Amino acid sequence: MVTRKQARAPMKVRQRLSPLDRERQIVAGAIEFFSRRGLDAQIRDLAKEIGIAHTLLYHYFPTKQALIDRVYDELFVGRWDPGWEALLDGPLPLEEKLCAVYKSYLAAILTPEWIRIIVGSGLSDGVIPERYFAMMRERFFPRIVRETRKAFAIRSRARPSVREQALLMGLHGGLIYSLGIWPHVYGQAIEGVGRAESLSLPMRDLMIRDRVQAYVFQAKSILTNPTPASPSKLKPALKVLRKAA
Amino acid sequence: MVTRKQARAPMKVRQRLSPLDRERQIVAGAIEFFSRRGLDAQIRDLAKEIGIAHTLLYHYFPTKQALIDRVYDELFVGRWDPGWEALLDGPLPLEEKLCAVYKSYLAAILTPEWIRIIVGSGLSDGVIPERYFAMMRERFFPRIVRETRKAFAIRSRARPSVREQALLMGLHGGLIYSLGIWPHVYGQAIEGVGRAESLSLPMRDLMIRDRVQAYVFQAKSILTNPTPASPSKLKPALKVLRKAA
DNA sequence: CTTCCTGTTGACCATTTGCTCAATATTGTG
DNA sequence: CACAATATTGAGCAAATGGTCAACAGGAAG
Repeated sequence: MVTRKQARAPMKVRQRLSPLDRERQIVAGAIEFFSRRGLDAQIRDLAKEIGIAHTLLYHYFPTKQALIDRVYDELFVGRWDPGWEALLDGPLPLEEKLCAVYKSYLAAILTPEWIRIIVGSGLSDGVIPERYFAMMRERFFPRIVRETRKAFAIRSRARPSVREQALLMGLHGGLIYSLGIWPHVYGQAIEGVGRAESLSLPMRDLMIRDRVQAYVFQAKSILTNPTPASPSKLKPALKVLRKAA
Repeated sequence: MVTRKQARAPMKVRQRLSPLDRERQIVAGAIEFFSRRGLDAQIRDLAKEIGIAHTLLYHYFPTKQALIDRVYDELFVGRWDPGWEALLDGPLPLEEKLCAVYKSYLAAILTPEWIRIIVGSGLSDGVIPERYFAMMRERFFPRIVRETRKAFAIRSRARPSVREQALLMGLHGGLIYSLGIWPHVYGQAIEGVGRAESLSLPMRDLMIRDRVQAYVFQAKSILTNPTPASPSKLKPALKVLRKAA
């Protein structure tokens, strides 16, 4: 029996790209793929999704780790915007400043790829969050603490107190959890909005404003009265607020 | 040449346990192991850590998935406390009620195992968060929304608005992120506190109080004035607050 | 002490996975 | 058109992995 070529096999055309284009295609594919399947997923599956032989990946990246490193650079270094620091250093009043910064910051990072990859790395070797939050601790958080103190005429240059850090984490975490982890890690929706979809832009802006206002509200209370909040303290404040509204 | 037994091999003693004890040992080991290495980790490594042959695992659990299911029951079903619902349904004033519930709730779930396993599952097949948050959506969140409305004399039984949900996520997310994800997923510390360690209990309670107060503060503003917060709205309120303090 | 029950194990299997390498096909250039 | 340069691929390897199975051994009963 003579073996014969399949007459009309799906004919995969071998397309030859310039090294630059191919590399870009691979990196883009890797970001999407690893974010969906985790950094432990098989290089062979990635190749299949891109539509190339898995060996070609090794032509462009010597090891799987090298490819992952490249993904890190693209996603975490590449999306960092020095404008955030400039905004924080700038002249806006505190509330406006924080709203503007978080609006821009969240617009840059609130994608399934960004969120899922940093969380995934945190669960495995932790290299990515380690490097990333070193950057945040150096360039981002201290500026917020400084500007917050400035807004309430606190002159201290001391390292942030535990309470100040907790306050900041409340702002930062509330936003990242609701807008990033809730949809992109847990796959949960805000009801009334499509699942795994983001909040509409105006809604997101509103939420940023809400959280920033809550932050400023508490910052005042903490910075101007460093004793622990007691259960009873809020009541009169609220009563006053109700009248003011 | 005569093959001979190693004269003094590390002599692993084969210990024979009752099926119940062995199963308990396996489940406990699996929780610790999977939380550290992820649900994709090898069953053989788990067995090695427990100190048994990997085949013994298959004697107690027919498949790896069966073991994982058991871990879910132990961790997520087993730690659910009906007392939370009772507390929310009870007579305390809103702020006290929320503080008490979150104090108890967080005490139950803020362990590396709980946090890392639910997040890890979210990144892979998502089965665990899917099931878990169905429970939260049914038993936990609606009660908070209801009690919050009640506190401000809102009689509506309508489904929570997007804004109400976002508000709730701000509270919930701020706490889970700061106290759970930040240390146990990202491995980051609150400075002044040991890395990967939790905040001291009084500090955690204080943070719960802070976040709950911020939530109540905003709930009032949102529920009694449903138009979007404008940038300028907070300023006078703050001024009044400052005077009141 | 012997015997049986069953908890426990090592050897084994098929598949998967990161990675290598010689062979092949495509494209630009003389 | 021919040919060199190189982008691309399939076959293959060693180690790892989920799972099976017959054989082994600890301990209670006789």
